[in-house]
Amino acid sequence: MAVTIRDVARRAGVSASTASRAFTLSGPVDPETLERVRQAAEELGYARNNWASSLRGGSTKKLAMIVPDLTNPFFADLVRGAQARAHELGYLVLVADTDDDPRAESEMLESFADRVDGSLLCTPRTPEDQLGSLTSQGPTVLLHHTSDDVPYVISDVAQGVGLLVDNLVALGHRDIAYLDGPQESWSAQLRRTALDALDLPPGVAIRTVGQVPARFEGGVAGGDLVVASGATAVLAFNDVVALGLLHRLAARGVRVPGDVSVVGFDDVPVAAMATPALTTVAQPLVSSARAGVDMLVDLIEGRPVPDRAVVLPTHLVVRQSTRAVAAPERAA
Amino acid sequence: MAVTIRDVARRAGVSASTASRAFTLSGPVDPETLERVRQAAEELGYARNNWASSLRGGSTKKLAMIVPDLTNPFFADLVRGAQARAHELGYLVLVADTDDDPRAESEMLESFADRVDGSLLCTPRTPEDQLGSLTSQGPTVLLHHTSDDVPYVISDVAQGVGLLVDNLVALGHRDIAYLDGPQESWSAQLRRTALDALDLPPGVAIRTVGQVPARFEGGVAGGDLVVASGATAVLAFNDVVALGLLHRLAARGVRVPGDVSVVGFDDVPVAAMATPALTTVAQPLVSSARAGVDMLVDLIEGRPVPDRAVVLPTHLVVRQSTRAVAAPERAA
DNA sequence: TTGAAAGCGTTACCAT
DNA sequence: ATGGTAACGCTTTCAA
Repeated sequence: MAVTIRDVARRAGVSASTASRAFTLSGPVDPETLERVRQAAEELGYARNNWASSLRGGSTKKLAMIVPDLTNPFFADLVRGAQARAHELGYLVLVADTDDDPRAESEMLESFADRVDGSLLCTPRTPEDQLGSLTSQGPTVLLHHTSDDVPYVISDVAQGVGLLVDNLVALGHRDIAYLDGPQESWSAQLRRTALDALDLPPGVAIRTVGQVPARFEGGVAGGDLVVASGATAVLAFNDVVALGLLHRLAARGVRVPGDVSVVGFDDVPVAAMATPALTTVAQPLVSSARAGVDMLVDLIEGRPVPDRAVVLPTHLVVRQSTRAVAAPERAA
Repeated sequence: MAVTIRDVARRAGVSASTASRAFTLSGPVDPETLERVRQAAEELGYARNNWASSLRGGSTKKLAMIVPDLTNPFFADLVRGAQARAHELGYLVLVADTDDDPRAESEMLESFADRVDGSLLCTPRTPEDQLGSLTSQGPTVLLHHTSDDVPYVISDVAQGVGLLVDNLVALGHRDIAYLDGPQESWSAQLRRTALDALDLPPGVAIRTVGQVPARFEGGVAGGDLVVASGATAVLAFNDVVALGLLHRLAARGVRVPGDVSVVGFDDVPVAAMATPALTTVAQPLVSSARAGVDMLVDLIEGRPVPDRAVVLPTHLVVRQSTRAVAAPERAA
């Protein structure tokens, strides 16, 4: 049996209540007593059982985090960031992988209900209007998802898209293909909106050449569309799609970046390992998770939340998959 | 406040004890009563608070799982598999990412001590003699790590290496280079042992051409060693190293598989996305995690454990990075 | 500043 | 088969 707070109390010559106060600092306690209790705890190797404490006290010091797929480095990074920050704040993160099943989200959240102080939701698949049922379970923060009602942390996708396009334009590209992701995907919608809103210099055009699944195979399929388009540069929906693109272009003898420049989005770890390495935009995953935890804990502990919508900047990562084209205008 | 077992009991017209029994089936309960309790629970939307139950009953129905890096798809897969299986068995898996810091392992394990029924350890970095301190905390199963004392589940690396080499030999390769991983790495040692133990046909040789870090950069550096060796095929320490190799070979104008065949190990998701796609050996990650959970739960629940060492077979995944060479012998 | 006592939600034990 | 009671480890009144 583990050493309990009563063991510590006995050894320190105080009551359990005092010992409890000494640990939680939830009431007055003589500095000297406090030291004695700490000593005793140290000597006994006492570790507070925070599952027992949550029984009486309101707070559990636990957060739930729902992700669709831990295998996806995007979410793995978020989990890491969240766990690290939560640990610093004295919270434990319970991770649940829904295996890409939106129905599992509410189920898992329910099983956590009243056992956690709040939840971090990364649920790209769930439409906003269905979010309500998830949010009602207590303090909630959305990660990389927006909502009018629920606070969220997100990265500035529009700015990232701008970074990418600016770079291509600066390299002299005039005819840029966009290989789009799934129609219903929320991130795809974001990308489209961002592209539409872009203020392109005269003579520069971005054409959507197709819509493909957000997977490697999607990129492979898209390769032929891109070749047919004759564009000098392609903006892929994301890095994984770009990888498929690279694969198909190589198979067709199209050189990258010799014949066509390719850029992705996300900066997944493999982007750097592709041949050629992929120019892309990195999303601040770890810091967004940290910001999400901060926000959630503020919410939980009743502190005012500066703003309910945090938008973090992305940054450009230039690698070998892009290169300058001869600018005809200069010659003229 | 959540609905408690007493609320359910009251509505069903029974005592809390009976209701408890109805849920846990830990004692006699009239079928009709049971149905009534179930009804009441249903109507009230009752969810058992298993953190409160673990307080009285000995078992917590929770497992700890320690991984060095969630971002690594290898571990992400293990976590997924473990969570899925644990869920089926009514257990919750608490995941802790040590961020590759071996010291964090014992720290996190300690913080879980007495709050979980057992632990699943995936700690490739920790030498076996230091495992003792981790194991003393209660039922423990090692994942992809061996030990004389602690039960473990592992995949048959030697058999996997054999698969790879057999395939290369079958393709007519006689001169095979091995690009080794870090000296001290446990998996590298396994690979070396397996290679040494191999029964090669006459005329076939495997030469270690270098030792590199188990990262993309390691593969890049190894590329030049491989080219210098003149071998017709390379066995890379793992897929990530193979990816680096691919990158460097492409940069040097060496065609894969035209000039040299490349094989990796692990079948990480990106192996399929490389250009050319990588021939490799897949480790049964999800099933090993499931087997680990089964074993741990058997241990916890006092059932006899069939064998304390489970070794799962790997399987070969042939992709485009390998091809047959002309076999001079045939011409002769 | 401290301690006694009650209670958090659940289950084990023992009596009925 | 069922219910009462105590207990799990801790926190929180409240009185001293």
